[in-house]
Amino acid sequence: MTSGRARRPTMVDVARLARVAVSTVSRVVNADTTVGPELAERVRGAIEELGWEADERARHLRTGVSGTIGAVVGDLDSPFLRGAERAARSAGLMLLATSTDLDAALEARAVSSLCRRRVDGLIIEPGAAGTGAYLRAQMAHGLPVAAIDRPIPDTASDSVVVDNAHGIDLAYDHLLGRGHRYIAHVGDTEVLSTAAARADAFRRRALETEPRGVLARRVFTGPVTLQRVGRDIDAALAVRPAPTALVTGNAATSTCAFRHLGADLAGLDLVGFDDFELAGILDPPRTVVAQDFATMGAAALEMILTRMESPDLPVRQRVVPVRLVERGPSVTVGSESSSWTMAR
Amino acid sequence: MTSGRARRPTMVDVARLARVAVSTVSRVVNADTTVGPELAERVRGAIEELGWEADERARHLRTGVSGTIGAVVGDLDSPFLRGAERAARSAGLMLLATSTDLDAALEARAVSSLCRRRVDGLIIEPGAAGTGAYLRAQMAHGLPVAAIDRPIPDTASDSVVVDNAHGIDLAYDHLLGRGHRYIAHVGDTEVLSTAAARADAFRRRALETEPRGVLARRVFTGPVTLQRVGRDIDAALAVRPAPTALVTGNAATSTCAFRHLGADLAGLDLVGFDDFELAGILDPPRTVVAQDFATMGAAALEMILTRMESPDLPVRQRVVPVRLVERGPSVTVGSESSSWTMAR
DNA sequence: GTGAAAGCGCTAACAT
DNA sequence: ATGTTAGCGCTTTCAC
Repeated sequence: MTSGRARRPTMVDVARLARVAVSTVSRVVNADTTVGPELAERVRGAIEELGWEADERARHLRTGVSGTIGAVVGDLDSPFLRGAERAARSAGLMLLATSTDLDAALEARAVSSLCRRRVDGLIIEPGAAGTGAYLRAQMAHGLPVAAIDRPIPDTASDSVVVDNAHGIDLAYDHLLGRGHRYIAHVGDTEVLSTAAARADAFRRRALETEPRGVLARRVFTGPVTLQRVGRDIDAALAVRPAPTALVTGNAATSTCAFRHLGADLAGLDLVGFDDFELAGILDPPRTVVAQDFATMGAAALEMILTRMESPDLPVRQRVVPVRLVERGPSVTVGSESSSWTMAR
Repeated sequence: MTSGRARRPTMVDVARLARVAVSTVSRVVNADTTVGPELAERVRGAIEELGWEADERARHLRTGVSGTIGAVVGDLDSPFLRGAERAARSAGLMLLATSTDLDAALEARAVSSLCRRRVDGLIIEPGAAGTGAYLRAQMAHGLPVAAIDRPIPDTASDSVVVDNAHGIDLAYDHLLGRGHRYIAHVGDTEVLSTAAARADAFRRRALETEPRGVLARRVFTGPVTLQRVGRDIDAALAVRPAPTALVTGNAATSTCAFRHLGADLAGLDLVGFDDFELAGILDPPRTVVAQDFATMGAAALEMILTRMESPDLPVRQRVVPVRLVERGPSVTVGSESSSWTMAR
């Protein structure tokens, strides 16, 4: 038991101990069948004895890959990452995730960092400004890129998105079904194409029953801060005829609504994009439009894998369906029990 | 504008175009001051013209680092990652995060993957079983390891933890102050040392006023599933004298409690470990013991950096304070407005 | 079936 | 101040 800082053994050490050439060691660890059984055993013994583990940096450099998929997301708690990581792992890849706060400068730096590490593919949740030109250059070098949640502005890459318009339709129809006549929408900044699509879909529905002139006072979008969302909710409620229900554009917006008005939303009905953990226990329980984040993450990774082996495929867009998770007095409590699993 | 899959330029290409030696290119990109201004300019021009970007794999192989810190966490949404990533970025490092579901086999695989990539350091949120022996071998090779949230079983590594006992004291005292006499505890499985520490601290407090015999019916721990937590809450409430308040061991347990009993917890008072986004809007608003996750993540990374330059420092443990976030009818609403910022 | 040797794209001596 | 050269630890021809 030598203590202190021992040099890590290399393949050469293994070869020497096993009295074979390094190429033989390499063949053994790569399961090359042409190695004789006795040598293979000697090599395995030496590996065991030295506790040798391959240096992936060297392997990657030599083979021209990195065994890594880069993920560029707004925040490390981005729900897409779980599915992507799982899919990456089953493909023998690791996920190198970096967050950008959806800031253009950080995003550019993050993408460049990942490219310098020669990631084998890139999943990107694009911010508003976009890293378009640079990314296109990388794609020309053969980098598979999959946008997630929304396409990369001005860039033709694979992408996985949800059916935003359908989600709004589900929410809108649900509220109509509950008898609401005047409904308002509060969403994220329309610089994000997702938010824009949702707001637009809402406007289209509102026009079915309301005059065009009132639209600007039914739809409020902007950066999601408690202050701005609160102000816009107040503004929406001040409009006559007053809205009796709200459609929120994403989880963060819903949260702001609750924090601004309280858990009961002062009696307002609300259906939001994105499920949240306590939606079922609020009074009343809240119906939501749920995205399948796990599937989206996995789909993004799958698109990258596909493009790795078929680089010349036409650009694909995968639309993952959303679904309405109905909750409320009229719905049996049991129906929601599978929609959330406990993390730790 | 050549299209198709162009080979990425290398440093040799840059050198050739600039009519200098590769070492000169290397010096320029590494800001070596000894390069003459005219050559430096030629090199920069060539880099620009070719759109060359260094291959970090090669650089890392040569310099013996990886520019990467591994993070092994139970789930990718682990709140520690944000702080750790931020700190890593300002140190010029990237964070390679892998999730384990706190499963021993996955944890072992994850750690080994990261070691084969020769990460410069490892942050690990240890599962129950522990990867002790293997990790000790890696540490002998000089790998800086920082455990986060709880120490690695049987392994003397740096660690950053919270003051679990003090957190329980804060919760307990708060409830005593509100007039509660009988209080129960529901927590995570005591295989996790954090959960064990919290349960033990609770037992110590309960013993101040209750007979030892009743302890087993005041403290319930186990895996956090809605079913088990629900069952244990029911069991706790069936004990006479009946508890009028609950201390929950972590966010997941609190969530289960709400989902089992409803938002009002059937009138029960509750203080939980970990803040959660809607704690303030529930009726009544819920007081919590908040951990400073960002600080913990940053502290773990800082311990690694410290050990990188002073490998022989004695093992350190950093205890990050917890704080009671009081919420309730008697507290002005404004006081909580800074405790949650909106993500996205 | 096995070994010797040439790289992968960089950095760091060591020359000059 | 600049160039030449020997690696980092692997994989992969190419010989035998």
